[in-house]
Amino acid sequence: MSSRVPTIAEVAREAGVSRATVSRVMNGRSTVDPDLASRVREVAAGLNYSPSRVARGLSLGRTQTVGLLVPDLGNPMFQQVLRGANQAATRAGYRILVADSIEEPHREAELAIEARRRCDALILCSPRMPEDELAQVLASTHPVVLVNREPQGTGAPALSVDYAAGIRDLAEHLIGLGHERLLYLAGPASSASNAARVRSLDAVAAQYPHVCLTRADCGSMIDDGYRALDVVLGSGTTAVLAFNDLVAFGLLGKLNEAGVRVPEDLSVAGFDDIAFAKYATPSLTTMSVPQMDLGRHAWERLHQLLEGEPESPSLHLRPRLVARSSTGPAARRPGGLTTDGDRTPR
Amino acid sequence: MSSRVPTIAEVAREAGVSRATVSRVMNGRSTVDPDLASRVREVAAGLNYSPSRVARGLSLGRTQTVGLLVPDLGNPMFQQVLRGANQAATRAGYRILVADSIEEPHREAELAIEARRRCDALILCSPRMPEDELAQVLASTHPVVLVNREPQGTGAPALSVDYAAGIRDLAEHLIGLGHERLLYLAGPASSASNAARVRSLDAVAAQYPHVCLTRADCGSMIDDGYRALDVVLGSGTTAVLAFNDLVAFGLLGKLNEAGVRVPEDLSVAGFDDIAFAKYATPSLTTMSVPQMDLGRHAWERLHQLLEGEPESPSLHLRPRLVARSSTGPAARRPGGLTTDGDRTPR
DNA sequence: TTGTATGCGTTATCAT
DNA sequence: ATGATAACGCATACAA
Repeated sequence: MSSRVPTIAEVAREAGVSRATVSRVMNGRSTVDPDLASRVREVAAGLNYSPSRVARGLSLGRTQTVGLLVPDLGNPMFQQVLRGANQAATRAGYRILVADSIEEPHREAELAIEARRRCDALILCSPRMPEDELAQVLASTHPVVLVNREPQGTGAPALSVDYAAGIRDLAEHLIGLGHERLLYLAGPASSASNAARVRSLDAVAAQYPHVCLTRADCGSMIDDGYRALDVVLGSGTTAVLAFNDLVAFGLLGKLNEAGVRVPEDLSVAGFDDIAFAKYATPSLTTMSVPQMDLGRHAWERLHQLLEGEPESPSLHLRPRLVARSSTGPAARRPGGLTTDGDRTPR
Repeated sequence: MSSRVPTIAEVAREAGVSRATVSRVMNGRSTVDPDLASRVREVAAGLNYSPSRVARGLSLGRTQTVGLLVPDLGNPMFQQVLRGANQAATRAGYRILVADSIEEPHREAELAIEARRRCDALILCSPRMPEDELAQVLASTHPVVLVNREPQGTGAPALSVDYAAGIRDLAEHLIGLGHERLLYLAGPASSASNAARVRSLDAVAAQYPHVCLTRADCGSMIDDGYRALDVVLGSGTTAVLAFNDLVAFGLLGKLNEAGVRVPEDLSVAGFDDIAFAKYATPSLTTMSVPQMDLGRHAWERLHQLLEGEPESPSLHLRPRLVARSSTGPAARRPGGLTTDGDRTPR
């Protein structure tokens, strides 16, 4: 039942030529007699022949496949990066093999290396593994491009979102609205972009002595935001910067349920500008990160490497503030919601 | 610079054995002397050797890779199916190659066939291509499992969501709440699951003579729902069943902006129960579809085929009603919002 | 322009 | 238990 797949040899025999000629025809080599070529093409079509990708891969030393490692396929950020990279790669005749470490950093190295064995190159997206491990992986998987992580001096092309500038812009947006007590809901400790944001916010705090900028560990998922209500209300802040839109979204949902008005009582901002942000209630102020572009650029960098082109410098995409309805002027009452007493958690 | 990858021959030479022995050791064949085996393993480790996946694929006739075709990687439904399938496949040592037809049905056949050339098997998820084309693809890509599409009598394993039962349950939930004028915001015409819903709703309409069930073309994206406001308000219905949560979500966002109260003025229900549904405002009533399970089951079916196990019957997953806050009792006022006059669009 | 012969890296068959 | 050798299906250097 398993339908036999014709080989180049069968086409050659049926067409009365050598396998080399068939190969030349299939690869569009112009050095072959037009009549012969068309006959070969006919036979090939009749047999429904197409060259084996695997055999071709072995012979040529390249598979036209690239691997993409992400920390979590459930995260819209990485989904979009995959989507963008896949579209660009497809246009170039490449396919993408996915590797999802499901937020287990200790699996990343093995996943990456194994994936590289099947592919011509790798895209490492927001790898969470420690620096020394990453350096080793980079050394043994070349060519590889990094997304949202520094190349540890390995010279691997890296492109990243300038989270530091982004979170600063966002904080200043809030400060400009009169907020003086801000809370940052931090993402996973292993996230490099989270670290960048924390550092940047420290700088902002130093620059604006009159604003109090606190931080609380939270996470990167919707539910982390949903569960952060008590921490948020207990913090006595008037504005919160969530690690990402997911967290902001979860928080918004819980806030709406609890009857806390946004932005009148509390301003909420996200990060990433995922598709849902615009349709949240209220529509979510966030920093727009061109996620699909990130994937597309990652592919293009990789393609350059595969084509032996000279390396181009790192690319830093700067997020853009998208001010919507979830942020507004700070409430007059200093100290935020905690002075309400009845809304204080517990 | 491109770090040389050691071959089995080098390991064999350095260990002073034949390639066959190295191969046996690497594959854990027990027929090899323990001392020799450990020496080979040492040399292999020292050289950082691991068998070439490509060469192995050619020799064995299998690549331990499966392809997954989806209509749109931007759609949470397919993202989750990919995620579920990938996790299951990874556990079994397989990898997934993605193919995204970006909602261009005419590309599906080629994408599927090309992907199959690189893989051992295929998962076709909600293919939009016409029946005859699908039949041809199925015939030439075996083994393949279908998700949310009938196997055209080809005997390919199929698993699907019972959208007919699901939409019926949802409609009856609404009818049970007293709604007598329902609107279905239809998805893409090429979607088989949309067709199933339409048929099922026709049956429901026949069964409940006192309810008026209308339909409007809409789409499958958030923005399609967002733009459906006029159609919805103009329809004079008290409850709308969206093609999926995305559409419901977009509609909800616009409804909130327009000041239409949900569910007091209008009930809105989605389909799929994506992660965001629970956190919508108001939280979205929807039919829960176990999307990751769908992907996992698809992989398991495929794995059975790959292992030569007997085919198991088609699996139909029945969605489960998740009644949240976006649906409620029908407004007293018959005819819905249009009687308001001032809210009538245009 | 076309064919012959060889290599790609591995596994499997068949000796020994 | 181990080794020589022939596939696997294709591309290419070289010869004709």
